[in-house]
Amino acid sequence: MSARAYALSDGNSFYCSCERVFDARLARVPVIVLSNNDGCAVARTSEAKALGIRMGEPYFKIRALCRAQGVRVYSSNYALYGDMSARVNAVYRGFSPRIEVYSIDESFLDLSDVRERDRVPLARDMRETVRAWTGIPTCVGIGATKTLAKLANHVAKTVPELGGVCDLTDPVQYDHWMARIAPDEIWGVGPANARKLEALGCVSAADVRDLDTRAVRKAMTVVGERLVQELRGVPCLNLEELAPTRKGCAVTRSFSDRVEDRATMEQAVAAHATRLGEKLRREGLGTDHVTVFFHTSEHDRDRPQRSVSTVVTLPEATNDTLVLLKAATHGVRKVWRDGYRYAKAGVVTTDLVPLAASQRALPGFGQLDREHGVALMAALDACNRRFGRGAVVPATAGLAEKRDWSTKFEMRSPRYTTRLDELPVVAAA
DNA sequence: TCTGGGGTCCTAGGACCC
DNA sequence: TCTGGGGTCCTAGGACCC
Repeated sequence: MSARAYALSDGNSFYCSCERVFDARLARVPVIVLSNNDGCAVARTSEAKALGIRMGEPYFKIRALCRAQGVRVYSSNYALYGDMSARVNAVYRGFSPRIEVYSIDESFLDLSDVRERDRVPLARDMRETVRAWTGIPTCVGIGATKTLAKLANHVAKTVPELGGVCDLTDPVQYDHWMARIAPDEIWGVGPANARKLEALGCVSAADVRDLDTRAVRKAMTVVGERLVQELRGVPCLNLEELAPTRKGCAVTRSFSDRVEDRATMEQAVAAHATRLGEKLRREGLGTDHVTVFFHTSEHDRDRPQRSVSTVVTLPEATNDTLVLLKAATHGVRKVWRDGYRYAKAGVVTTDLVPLAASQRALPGFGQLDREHGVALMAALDACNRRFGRGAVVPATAGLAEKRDWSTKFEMRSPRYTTRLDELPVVAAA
């Protein structure tokens, strides 16, 4: 029985790489992808990073730079990125049957059964296969724990001489890099914990690893203690092959233009509630209460600020769009006040339950017509799957009307892989 | 003009119970 | 001098992740 080994593989500048797969002109030029509403830069190629564009930088601040330097700018195309992510994971599964899909561009693989000397060759083979079959460049980090695999991945990404693979289960590599990685590069160390570690005298990951267990627990609770153990090679985090059922679900959006009237706010919140229903139904979950919130923007200096949220309780758990929508718009009416420029709104649920096993209300005490509702929602979902999201919407709350508040996606590329009418066209001479 | 969205986990403190 | 103790549940807030 050998010690554990995990690999963390991730796509380099993943969203940008997805765009590059379908447009050869993007090779070797700076590319960035923006967040919702074309707000901030959330993915940058190395060429864009070299121009000084930082992660999360608001686009309006760098627009002039982008124009001057010929940066190619894209809105987020989640349909494309989600589909490319599934393809990349399909390749990973061929290299290790035990995999945890950690995020849209990162997966952990269990390599415990792979001999030590075979791990790096396997990682190199996997990189080349993913590149050949999907077009996505990746980096692979290997370590005795998930935290060490993350750290190895960071090294693989930042040290070009390693060729995209770093193995910290190799004791020589482990000693070399642990002494050279700053504490704030460790997975789970954010700005607050970085300050605490600095106060404890840590300048490297090795220093963090060698901290006294009680001291780190005192300063950073069990989270810090777990982190130190993981750095020592003692696994505290398991591979989560099956995604645990989610506990909450939210749909929140900033408005493209500020909202000042109740009708528009109701329309926006109704749209969010509709989306929430879709998400819950896809996972068979339901909720018996919906929180509605909306607030102004702190960037609107010299304007009155307001932030409200209200919980609307339902008689029993549901994921029926019509019920959620009615509850959400009721919430808006309950706490609406004129005279503010609202910047963002959302609907949030917590305490989700599997709908099929949930407690029913008594007949006559608010019990919903579930049989009818389930059939109706199934028909609605089927239509929207076939004809595109929003093809069929409830006629209430103005959902079919023009939306002035909608999120901006002004530079979105075609949904090459998920929409027949947006397939790339190839011309042969 | 323009500043993302969606999660998880942990702790502290208050309310409440017997 | 002495003024119960121990438990659960809930919420808000902080921190972190991608």
